[in-house]
Parts: sequence; structure tokens; C-alpha cells
Amino acid sequence: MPNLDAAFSALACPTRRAILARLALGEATVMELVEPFELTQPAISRHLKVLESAGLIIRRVEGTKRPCRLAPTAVAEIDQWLSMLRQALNANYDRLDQVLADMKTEK
Amino acid sequence: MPNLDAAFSALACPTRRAILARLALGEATVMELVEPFELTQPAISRHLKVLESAGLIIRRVEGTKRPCRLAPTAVAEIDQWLSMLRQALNANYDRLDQVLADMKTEK
DNA sequence: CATTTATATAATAATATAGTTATATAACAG
DNA sequence: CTGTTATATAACTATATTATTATATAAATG
Repeated sequence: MPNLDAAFSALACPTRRAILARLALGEATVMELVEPFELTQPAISRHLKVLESAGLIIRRVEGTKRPCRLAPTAVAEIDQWLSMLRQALNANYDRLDQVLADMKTEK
Repeated sequence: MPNLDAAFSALACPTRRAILARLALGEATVMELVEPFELTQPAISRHLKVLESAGLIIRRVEGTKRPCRLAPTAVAEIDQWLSMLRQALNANYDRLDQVLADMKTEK
């Protein structure tokens, strides 16, 4: 069972979304992720911890480095939840279509 | 330009996700949304305000009632951002496929 | 008009979040 | 072994979030 609280909460922060966008280009170490931001290394380390415990990234150990990459499953789990809303919205849209169709035939 | 911070932040709260799930079944008034929760009416009103300003719900005025429903666009905007991650993950997966294929032909 | 119903807002308290600096740890380089 | 590099953790501060109670407002009802 995924932790949607943690996943959505992690995605709510623009810094963390930027980190994920960077990782979409490929693996990166902590210092590589610190570099583009005006934040200290401990701040980024905390963001990475949040992303990791939300299941959004995974980390390897490579000597003293901890390269991060996107985790494969979390996005799918988020999508799965959102699909419920998508369905409801599509259903409403279809209903609206029907209403408009009915209005046409009434004329 | 959508406010992804607000949207993801709104979705991070299980109460608010439950409200959205309820609204997926159809429009509901504030008191109807209060009923299933062990929370006070002001608490739910605040959650609704958060959902509204994140663009996830819209409200009508109907006498003294304020029926809420799902907003049509926000989910699409979230999906759009997530698709970036999805693509990256699929690319990695394809690459892994390629690696596995290469390992096979090497034998 | 007085009362009730539906909702919103304000004041407040408890907790969570995000940043900082300082420091610890562990691998690496010489 | 010593100094340096990569990262993590602790202590602390500022701000945001979430809940509560009390109260305001505006429509509905008798």
C-alpha cells in the first residue's frame, strides 16, 4: 500500500519537483543535485530523504557517494489514484455531452 | 499556468482526497461533506477553501448552500507534469530492456 | 419578524516543515 | 596516519498547517 500522503506532500515542493526533473535526465549524486540550487547541502539532503521515504527516488551506495535515481513504482501509484478523479471528470463530461445532444434534438 | 504547489499540497491530505473521492460520485454541499468525517464544519470549510484555491473543485451558490463539484482542468495539469517523470521512467525501462536483450545476444 | 439552517471567518493552540549553522562519519588520496 | 571530500544528523528558528471554539452573515421557514 503506497503512502499517497507522503508522495503528494513530497511533490508539493518546487525544489523537490526540480530535483525529480533533474533525475529524469539520469542519476545524480547529492552534490550534483546541490549545485543548481541556492540551498545548502543539508537542505538538499533533507529533501532527498523526503523523496526517498515517499518512494519517489532510490539511492545506491558508491564509495562515499550516494547516487539517486527515480524510483520506478511511485508515479504509477499516484496515477492510479488520480485515475479515479479522471474517470469521474470524464463521466461528467460525457453527461454534459448528452445534455447538449438532447438540447439539439429538442429543437 | 497552474499552481502545482497548491494542487499537490491539497492532495497530500487524506481528508481532502476523501472529499474529492466523494465528489467523484457527484456534487455535494458543505454539510453533506462534513457528515462522514469526525471533523467540525469549519475544518471542512477550510479544506474546501484549500481545494478550491488549488483549482481542484468549484462551487455554486444555491440559496444558502454552496454545492461543490470536481473542477475539470486541475487533474489534467497534474497529469501533464507527471508525464515527464513517466517518460523518464519508461526510457529507463526501455534501456534496461535493451541491456537484457544485449546480455542475451552476447551468450 | 424571530428562529433555524448553511456556511464563513477570526482567534488561538499544537504540530509540521524548511531553512540555517555546526558537527559527525566514513571513504579516499597522499 | 592525515587531510579532504561526500554525505548525514542535530540543534535551532521561522513559518505554515490543521484543528478547535466562538461568532458573524445571509437565506429559509414558520
